[in-house]
Amino acid sequence: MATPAAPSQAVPADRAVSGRDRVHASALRLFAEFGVSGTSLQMIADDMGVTKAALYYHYKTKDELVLGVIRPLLERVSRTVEAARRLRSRRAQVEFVLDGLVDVVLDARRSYVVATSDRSVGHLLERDAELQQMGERLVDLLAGPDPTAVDRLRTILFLSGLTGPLSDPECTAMPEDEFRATVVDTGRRLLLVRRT
Amino acid sequence: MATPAAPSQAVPADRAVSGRDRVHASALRLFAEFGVSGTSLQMIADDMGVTKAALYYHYKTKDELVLGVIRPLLERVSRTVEAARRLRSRRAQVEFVLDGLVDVVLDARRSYVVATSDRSVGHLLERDAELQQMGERLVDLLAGPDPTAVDRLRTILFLSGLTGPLSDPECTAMPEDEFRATVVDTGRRLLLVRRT
DNA sequence: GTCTATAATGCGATAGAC
DNA sequence: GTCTATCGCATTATAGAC
Repeated sequence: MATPAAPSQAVPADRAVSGRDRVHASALRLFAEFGVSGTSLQMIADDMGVTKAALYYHYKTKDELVLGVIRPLLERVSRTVEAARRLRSRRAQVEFVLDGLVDVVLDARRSYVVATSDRSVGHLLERDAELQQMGERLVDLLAGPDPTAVDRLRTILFLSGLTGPLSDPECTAMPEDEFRATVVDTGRRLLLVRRT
Repeated sequence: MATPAAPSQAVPADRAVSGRDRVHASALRLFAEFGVSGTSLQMIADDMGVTKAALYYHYKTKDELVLGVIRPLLERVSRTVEAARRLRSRRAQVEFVLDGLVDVVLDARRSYVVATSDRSVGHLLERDAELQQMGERLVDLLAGPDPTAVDRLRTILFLSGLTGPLSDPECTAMPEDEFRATVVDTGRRLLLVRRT
C-alpha cells in the first residue's frame, strides 16, 4: 500500500527479507515484552544491530512505526471478517471467523497482544478511523445481529481474553492442534449462546 | 504494613483521605489510560495539583509507587482465594471466588486492568515472589485440582478477558446487576466444565 | 508535606556524509 | 540504507529551604 513496486505486502519468504520486515520483527518482540511506551527506538536499533538513525529511513516517526507493525494484522483480520460476511448462516460465519482468528493469532501472537492490549496502540487507533473500524467490525460480526449488551460483553471478553493464553508459558507450550481446538471450542461456548 | 501507626490500611472513608490515597487515585487513572510506562511522574503531579518532587515524599521510586498502587488489589484477591479454600466443594469455591472477583473488579476496575495487562507491572511482579504468588493462586484455584492445559487455558482466558469489558464504554454503561450476572455466568460457563 | 532548583541521563528527531 | 554527531526536550531522582 505504501511500499513502491513491491510484489507482495506479506513477507516474501523466498527473496531476502526487506529492511522494513526486520524492523517489524525486532519492534514487535520488544513491544510485546515491554509495551510500546516501554520500548525506545534505541532498544529496537540495538536489537537489530543498527543505529537509531537508521530507523528513520524506514519510518518518519515512532507512531508511524507502531502503526506499520500493527496494520498487517488488522488488515488480515479485516479480510477474514469480509469473507465471513458472505456466508449465509450465523453459525457458519462465527466458525469461519474463529478459524481465521486462531490462524492469525497463532502466527502473529505478539501483534495480537500488542494490538489489543497496549494503551499506546489504543490511542493511535483512535486517530485512525479506518483501522479502528476493522476492530469494530470483528466485534459486530461475532456479537451477532442486534446484539444485546450481554452479547457484546461475551464477545469482548473472548477477544481480549485471547491475550492471556498467548502470553502464558504453559499455554504456549501446548501442541498447536490442542491450542487451536480449545480456543475454537471456547469461542463457540461463549459466542453461540441461545438467546433467552 | 509500611505506614506507621495508621489505624487502617484501607481508605478511611470517614477521616480525610491521606496523601498516599490521593497519589494512588491520580496514578491509577493515568496508568489505566496511558499505561505505566506512558505515565510520567510529572503527569501524576500535575493531575494532583502538586509538583513532581512532592511525590518523592510518599515513594522513593516510581517502581515503588506502581507497586503501592497495585498491591491493595492483589491482597484483596488473595484474601478472597484464601477464604474460598476453606469451602468443601469445588463448585462452592468457584462461585465464591467469582462473586468476590466481580466485587473487586467492579470497584477497582482500573487497578484490575493495570495489574493484569500492563507489561511494566508484569516485570515488577516478576521480582516480587510474594505478589506473584497471589496471582498464581487465583489461577490454581479456578483451574481446579490437577488442571490440564485446557483447564488452565480457559481460566486464563477468562481472567485476562475481564479487562476487555472493563474498558469498553458500552459494557461499563450496563446496569451493575446485569454486568455482575453476565460475568459470573460467563465464568461458570468457562470454569465449571465437565471433564471429558 | 510541599516547594525551587538542579543534576544526570535518555528520549524522539534532524542534518549531512558515505 | 546506514553512519556520526547533535539539538532540544522530558525523564527519574536528589538536595536543601520553608
